[in-house]
Amino acid sequence: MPHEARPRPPTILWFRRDLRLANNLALENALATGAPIIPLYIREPNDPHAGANGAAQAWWLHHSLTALDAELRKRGNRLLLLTGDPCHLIDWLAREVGAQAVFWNRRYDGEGRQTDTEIKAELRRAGICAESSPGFLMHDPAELQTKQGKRYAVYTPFWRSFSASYQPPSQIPAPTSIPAIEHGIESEQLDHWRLLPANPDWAKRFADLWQPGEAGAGKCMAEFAGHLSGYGEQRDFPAMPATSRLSPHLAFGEISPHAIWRAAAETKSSADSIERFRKEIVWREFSWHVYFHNPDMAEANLDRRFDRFEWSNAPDKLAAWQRGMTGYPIVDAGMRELWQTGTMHNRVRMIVASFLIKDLLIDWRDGERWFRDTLLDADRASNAFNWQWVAGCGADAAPFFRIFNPVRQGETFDANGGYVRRWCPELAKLPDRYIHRPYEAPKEVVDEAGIMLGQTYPRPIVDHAEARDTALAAFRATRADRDND
DNA sequence: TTTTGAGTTGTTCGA
DNA sequence: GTCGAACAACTCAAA
Repeated sequence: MPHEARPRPPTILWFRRDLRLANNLALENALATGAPIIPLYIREPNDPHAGANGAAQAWWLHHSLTALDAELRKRGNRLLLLTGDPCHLIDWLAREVGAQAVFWNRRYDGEGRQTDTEIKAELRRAGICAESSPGFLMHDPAELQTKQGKRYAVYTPFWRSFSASYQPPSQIPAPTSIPAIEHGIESEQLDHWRLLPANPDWAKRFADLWQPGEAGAGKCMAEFAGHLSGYGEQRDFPAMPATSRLSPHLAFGEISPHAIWRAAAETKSSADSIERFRKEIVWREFSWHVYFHNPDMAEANLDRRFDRFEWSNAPDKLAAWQRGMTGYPIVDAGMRELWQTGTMHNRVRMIVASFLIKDLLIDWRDGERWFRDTLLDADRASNAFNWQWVAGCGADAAPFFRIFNPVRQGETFDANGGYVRRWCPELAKLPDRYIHRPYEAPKEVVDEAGIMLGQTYPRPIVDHAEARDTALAAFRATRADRDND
């Protein structure tokens, strides 16, 4: 048979956390082969979230895959959904469709890297081209090193080094068409993956607040560009809409971090706002840098001296924290915002994390797990990194005596209680003076506000001043232990 | 190899 | 109300 008569062997494009068509190097490389492309998403067996980090993110993933499929269809292609062990599945699929090449964008968690290395070796043994590309991060964790050739462990030198050497790559627009092939493999139905909650549908507010997918990410970036000028001054105030809200999009790779970096400068905002925002984006890079070198970061204290710390076993208090019923309004508002919207303002994340760890003395891993399950922007590196940072056992971590006072934080960053009133409506009628400490309000003020302390709103589950002293002693003691080694 | 300067986000106390 | 110091050393990264 003459060569020309045969259909061109297809190329497999394996999507993971890079659910976009613009600035997607794996896609670019796949297109460059000139072959038809089979876009693939794999759900691993026994993974109820199909690669999402938790239940909230599974909701996002469902909609993001739907959006990606729609964009592929506009370009004459469609997404193939399959379940199986990626190594076997890709091998099988490549044989089945006669694929000559497989492309993907790199991931940086330990398990994922190991899998990818195995698959690459397996494919190459079978004579199939396998190529991975960067694009999830702006830096290569294996490449960016200190002058002594070591990994970075402190943010500021990391930032200096990164920003001094960084050159944003040129933009790659989304292709207008993506050649397809009739391969005869039937896609699974996304609905059958059951990524959306039912009974009860706790995600029903999500759709009003978020638009998963690349188009939604673009809109989000454009909207943020319009008010980035206020970022530097307003970002710490949770009642203000000053943050970018890009994090869930970034977590799924619906927008390239390079594109965000570039777009920030194009806003013509003050240099201060641009730099402060970029520094936040680079914290994500730093988290992945540290995670890359410490693949067990979500389970193990980076500072092993904390292994001896005796965390408190307090399921009732943990539950009160999770439900936003601690009796400290700023903490409760944050936990309820998280539950209802799948996100929480950055400053409030620090306040609630400090409260769990330092006021309740509950293991940071319990907080990490809860955030991972409930945050739409759950990111294995950022989440574990920041929980360890608050606990004091992480990289470049907060000192143990840095304990947030939930009342003081509330009064400083939510002075007129706008944030608390939004998420704890039962407190809405309290005057500003008591909005962050209803338990100190005179009886007539509480009555006037229609609150029954202990019934319609809880009394504080711990006394902060006492809890602070206990925490200081406990953390000091572990440090003293160490000296006796 | 040794030295040196520096380090995301806080709170409290006393002047 | 505002300010500086204390909190605790410790380790990182560069020179």
